[in-house]
Order: sequence, then C-alpha cells, then structure tokens
Amino acid sequence: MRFLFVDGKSLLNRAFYGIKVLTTRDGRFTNAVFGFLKTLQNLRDTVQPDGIAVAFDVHAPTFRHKMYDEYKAGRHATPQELLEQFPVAESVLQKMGIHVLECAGYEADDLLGTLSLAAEQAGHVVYIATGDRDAFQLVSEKTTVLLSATRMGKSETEWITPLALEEKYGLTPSGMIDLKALMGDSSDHIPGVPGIGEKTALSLLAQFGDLDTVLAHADDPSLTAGLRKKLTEGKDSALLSRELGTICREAPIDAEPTKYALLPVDREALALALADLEFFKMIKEWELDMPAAAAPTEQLSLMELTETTIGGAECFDEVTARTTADLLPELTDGKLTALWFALDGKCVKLPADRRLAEWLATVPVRTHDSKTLYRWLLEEGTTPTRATFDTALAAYLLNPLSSGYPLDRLLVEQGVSAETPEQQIAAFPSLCDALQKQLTADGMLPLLETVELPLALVLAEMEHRGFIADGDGIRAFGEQLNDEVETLTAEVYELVGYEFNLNSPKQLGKALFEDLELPHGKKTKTGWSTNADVLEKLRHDHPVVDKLLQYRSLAKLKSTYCDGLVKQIEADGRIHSTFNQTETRTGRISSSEPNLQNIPVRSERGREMRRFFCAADGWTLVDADYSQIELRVLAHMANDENMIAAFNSGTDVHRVTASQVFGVPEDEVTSLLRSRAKAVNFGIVYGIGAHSLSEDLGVSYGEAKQYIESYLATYSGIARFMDDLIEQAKKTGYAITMAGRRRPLPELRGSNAMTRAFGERVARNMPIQGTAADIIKIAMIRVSDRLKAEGLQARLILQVHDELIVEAPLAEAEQVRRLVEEEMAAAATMQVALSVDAHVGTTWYAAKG
DNA sequence: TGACTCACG
DNA sequence: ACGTACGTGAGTCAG
Repeated sequence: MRFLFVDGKSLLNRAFYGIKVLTTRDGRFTNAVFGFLKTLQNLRDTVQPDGIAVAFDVHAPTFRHKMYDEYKAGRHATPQELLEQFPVAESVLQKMGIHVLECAGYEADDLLGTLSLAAEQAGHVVYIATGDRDAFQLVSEKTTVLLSATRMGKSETEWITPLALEEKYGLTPSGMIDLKALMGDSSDHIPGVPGIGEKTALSLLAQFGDLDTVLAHADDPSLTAGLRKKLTEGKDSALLSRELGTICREAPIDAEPTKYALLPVDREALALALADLEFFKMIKEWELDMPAAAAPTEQLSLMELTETTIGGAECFDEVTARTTADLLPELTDGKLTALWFALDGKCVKLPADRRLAEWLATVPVRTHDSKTLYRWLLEEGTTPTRATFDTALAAYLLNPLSSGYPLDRLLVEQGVSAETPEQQIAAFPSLCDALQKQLTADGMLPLLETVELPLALVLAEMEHRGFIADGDGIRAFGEQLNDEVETLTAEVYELVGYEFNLNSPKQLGKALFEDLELPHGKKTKTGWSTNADVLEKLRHDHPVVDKLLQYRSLAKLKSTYCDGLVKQIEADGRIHSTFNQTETRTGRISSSEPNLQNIPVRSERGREMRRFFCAADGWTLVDADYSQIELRVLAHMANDENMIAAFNSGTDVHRVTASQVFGVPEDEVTSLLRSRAKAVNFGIVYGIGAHSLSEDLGVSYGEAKQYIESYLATYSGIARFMDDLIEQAKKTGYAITMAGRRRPLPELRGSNAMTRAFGERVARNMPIQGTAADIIKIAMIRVSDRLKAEGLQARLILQVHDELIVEAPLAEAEQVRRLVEEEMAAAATMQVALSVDAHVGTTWYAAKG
C-alpha cells in the first residue's frame, strides 16, 4: 500500500505566505486553507495513496511562551490570520475522509517520523509532504519526501529520494542530521558549532563522512587552526544539536498504517464547508454538488431550456418582437460576433449583424459588461439605449476588491456552475435578480442605476470617439529626445568610468554606491534604492547624479510616451483608450492601452507632449477641472466650520490654512508657509503620518507632527470626522462614500500593526477620493446628456479624475465651455460650492489654462 | 512574474 | 522595532 503523510502546519504556512490575501465576504481569512487544499489535491493526484494522515503540532499550555520565545528569537510569530485557519483546515480534512493527527508534546515532524518508520517496516511505500527541509532525514528507499512550495499561487513539488539527496548535498539521510548538528538552525534553536556554516559543514562531512568521524578528527592537521579550535570547543554543542535535530520516530501514537486508510468522503458536508469558505470553483473541480443552502443567496432558479436555436429568420423575428432583452455577447478575438438571448424557455443565438444592432439600439437590455455592447452598437452607427442592468457593474459595486468580474465567476459565486453559453443564458435572468436584490439590501441600487449604468454609455462614447494625436509631431519629439538621451548616456558612462545598463537599478546601484562610493541611500529591499528621491539628495555629491536624473526623465518620456503612444494611434488618427469602470477600489475610473490619465504635465518638458493631443480641424478642446474637489468634499463631509468658511471666503484655501495653522495674518503668509499648508492639506486626505509629511516637507519629524496637531486643532471637525470614519469602518467592515459606494476593509482585522494602519488610512481616504469620483461621474453624465439635449456636436473625450475634456466645433466652444462649467459645478450640492475652471484651446496643452 | 521606477490625479 | 502617505498603468530588468 501507499501512504501519504503530511505536515499540515508546514504546508499551511507555505500556502499562507505564497498566496495573496483571500477572505470571505464576512472577512474570514482563507488563503492558507485554499493553497493547502490545492497542494493536497495535487499530491493525491500524483501519489494516489491508499491512506493519508495529516499531522499538526499541538499547542500545549506553554504555547504563549513559545510564541514569545519565537518573537525574541527574531522569528515571525504566527500571525492571527494564519492561526485562525488551522482549525478550519482540520475540519475540512475530516470531511474529506482524511485522518488528522496530533500528539501533545510532539511536533508534526515527530509524528511523520513515527508513522513513516512503522509503515516502512510493514513494507509499505511512504510519501511525506512538507515544506520543511528538516524532514529530509526521513528519506529512505521506501520513503520519499515531497518538498512543497507555493509560489505565485501555484504549488510546486520537489521529489527528495536518497539519490536526490546524494546529488544535492552529497549526503545520506542521516547525514542531513549531522549537517544540521554542525551548522545549526537558528529558527529551531539548534546551536550547531559556532562559526561553522553550511559550506564548512558540507566540506567537513564530505571529507570525513559523518559527525562522529568529524569530531574524532577535530585535530586533523588538514584543517585550519581556526577550524580545529571551533570543532574542539563546539563538540558538546554539536552532539547536543544532533540530538535536538533528530526527529523522534517513536511518538506515542497509533502507528499502525492501515488505520490511516482513506475514509469515505462526506460529500455533502464537504461541499457545505467549501461553500462556506467561498471556494466555489473547488466544489466544481472536485465534482461535488453545489449546496443550495450554503450559497450566498438562495440558489438561482435556472430557466428551463427546451431548445437552443442558432440564427435563422424566425429567431430574429421572435427576438425583435420584444421590447426588452436579456442577452450576453459572444466575443471572438475581442470582437463581438454574436449575441445570445434568453427567451423564456429558449436560448437563441443570433449573429451580430447590422439589422440586429439597429433593433438592439432601441431597447433597454440587461447584460454583462454593457460598455462592450455599446461599443459594438456605436461601431454599427446606431445610437444605443441605456441598459437597465449590468451584472459586471453590479458585482463591482458589491465588491470592488475582486480582480475581475467574468460572468462564469459571478455565477459560481451564486452557486451555479455554467460553462456553455446556453447554461449561462439559462442562469442569467436570475443572476440579474439576485444581484439586484443584494444591491438593494446594501443600498447601492440607486448608485448603479443613476451613476454606473448611464456612465457606461458615456465611457463607450468616449472610447468610440477617441482623442486625436499628432503622430508625426510625437515621432519628431521622440527623435529629439533620443539624441539627448544618447548624449546623457555617454556622459554618464564617462563619469562612471565604464558602460552598463542605465535602466537596471541593480547595475546602477553598483555603479553609484560601490564604484563611485556615494553615500548609499537609505532604502533597501533587493538592493539600494536609486529612485528620484534618493538621487535628488545625492545631487551635490557627484556630477553624474544630475545627468542620471535627466536621463531618467527623458528616457521615460521617450519610451513610455513617445514610443508607447505612437503605437496606439489608429487609422482614424485617434487614440481610443479603454476606460475601465470596474477596476479601482475607490470608485474612480482608470484608463489603459494607453493610459491617457498620466500624460505628463508637471515638468515643462513633459507638458510638451500635450501639444500633440489636439482637436480636429474646425474643432477645439474645452478642458475643465475642479479646483480642490477632494478638500471641498472633506470640508463638507466633516461639516468643519473653519474649513467650510475657508473655502467660502473666496481666498486661496492653502493660504487660509497656512494663516490659521501657523497663526500669521493672511497677508503675511509666505510661499514657504503656503506650500507647507498645502502639503498638510494633501496629507490629511491621504490619512497622514508625521514621518511621511516630514519627508515631503524636508522638516524634522517633530516639526511635522506639530503641524498635524495644530491642523487638527484648528479643524476640529475634520479631526472628529476622521476618528468617526475609522470607528465606523471598524464597526461595519467597510468604508463608504456619500453616494453609498462601499469598499470592504479586511485590513482593519489584520494582526499586523502596519496592515491595520494601512486599513485606517484607507478608511479615511476612500470616502473622500470615492465621493469625488462619484461627483465627477455624475458630472460626466450631466455634461453628456446636456450636450445631446442641446443638439450640440461636442462630445466628451477624456476624464482625468478631476478634469473633463470635450471636443467641440469651434462655433460651439463658448457655449460648451459654459455648459461644462455649469454641469460640473451642479453635480453635487454641498456646504462648499464646487469650483470649476474651464478653458478653450486647440491642443490639450493650450486648453489646460 | 514581481520588483522597481515614474507618469498622473 | 519597523516603515508609511491615497488611487492608478506602463516600461524595464532579472530570475
């Protein structure tokens, strides 16, 4: 028979650190269990064991002391997020018919050693799965160690046989014990011989064979004097270490292997447990029945499919006889090629042709990812009607933290496994109903209906229209940059003394900090940091630093903006960026392929890029941006009298802040004081810390701390508001905007102080950033609607978080400018008015004011 | 693929 | 004792 003995703690540990955070909707951590079960399943598939036992350490009463010892020894104490997953894993294992084994006073290793020895002696084949190299000593002709690692969410297994040990270390299994006895293992409190590391230990064992022989030859003349001394003095320590490092093989457990034969799986309880953990995909993979009761909502009722029809005139007539539709697009190579319709009792597939588009554009539909449908309708030259439901948008609102919202995943989360379009169509109507119900329960249905659904059409129109880019101009600019980049590269090589890859932080770090011996910056992770902050401080230490900073900025302009953008210009001379509506955790939209939301502006040289973004002949651009929208939102939400008054006084808000925080009359606020006040205003929105503020301002930590205290004393409403936000987030588990948009905050329950601090900063920032995002989304819809209502040709083409850009015929320019200003300002009514600046110009550069 | 760097709000 | 602002996307290197 074949047996698989598993070190549960070790594998859970590996999974925990190898898989990104994963929590259930109600905030329980599940990533370790998930990775563990995946690994275990892999192992079962490859090993095909007749029996399995998973061993765990027992946390004896001395547990707390052990934790403390680990802490003192510089070892990670096992975090709460992992600890809470152990009992969960054990409970799932039991339902899988797998034996769980624990024995007070013995570690998992000892149980594995005992079991494997007994099984070997009974003539069985043994596999030991662990993430820990300590188990190598258990390897024998009959026992293979499967060393498991979890990397990038995937589990990998290395097979350790006596031959593999010989090849890898040149050692026998018992040699592994001797190795550890010599080199020690700080994480296991095994001292080894002080001064001897892995290299020396291996060479000693290679020379003498085993520990006893090594120690017997402690005086061997072939060894250096230092080594002889270490060995002589460390002899007792080595012998003790060998004892400590030897896995016990006679733990007081029932070691009869046949007792660990697989038990029948309790399929129902297992499915229930997995559903509770929200491992819906796993339920499917393991071919279990989806438990109806355990799904987040009641089981979706599936449309009963009597037939599936593809194409055909009759079908077309049947579909278009209706006044509404539930439909799913079929994409081939990103192109919409067909549409699947849900008709009661029937599933109909129609090719995506012009006739269908013309009908579809007239009816309100429910679909998944309405923007894709709109894009197609626009390309067909029709004017789409707004969808009444969009499952992707709904799912995004319900949980903006997901990595994506593919339909099959949404269905699986609702307890339905649907792979074919027919199956998905059958479940789609009730998926809409279920999500709508959840949104209603969370108070977000109005947000979906009045903001996200209409916005999707606006975004589709923006993508469809695109932004004209002057390709020739960009290429010429790129050539110019290229010359300068080459010159700078040569100058850097000259100053450093040799050539290397300037784009490699690693090589650059070596050049600067090793070869030029510049005071190596402060930050390190995989090496020395060479970022702009660090280089800025070294500017006066060596002339090469300045060249490097110039190189960096120009190389960035060249590669990301010139080369990158030119590639994206389409045949119509325009760039059609994608606006992602389900991407950010705060409710903002993002832009990609290319990202038009990070076109340079802060440096003059970079700002030049904006000259290449222009309006068509006879047209112009209207660029309007909110001034300090986030700070205004904060003032309103916090109901802070002073901040509200500061804005309503009409004077520059940073100046007023400086005056109040630093206690000087407004007309005596220097530009230095103003810029400090501005930094604090920004910092407050981000969930400030004194350390970062001091870095930002170049003042001492104490001074920065004082600024913050003084600020919060001046604006006590803001101080109170921030405290409330955190308290509220802790209570409810999420942060929320004025429009009711939510962001779950599992970080607040983390055991790590830094994680929690991060959660608190997010709890303070998200409602502000998210409310500003809500407002500009509303503004976009209002602007778009009104342009159409007034019969104007002008259309929105870009949004950059607090800025809207409209392309308008020259004749409409002034009317549009006023219209955009009005609608943006009217998008929200607060105690602080929204202030909008709008300008007209034929290029983005010119229109930016 | 992740780490680093840097562009924007 | 440690390492920080919040939110994005793209290009590059290195394993």
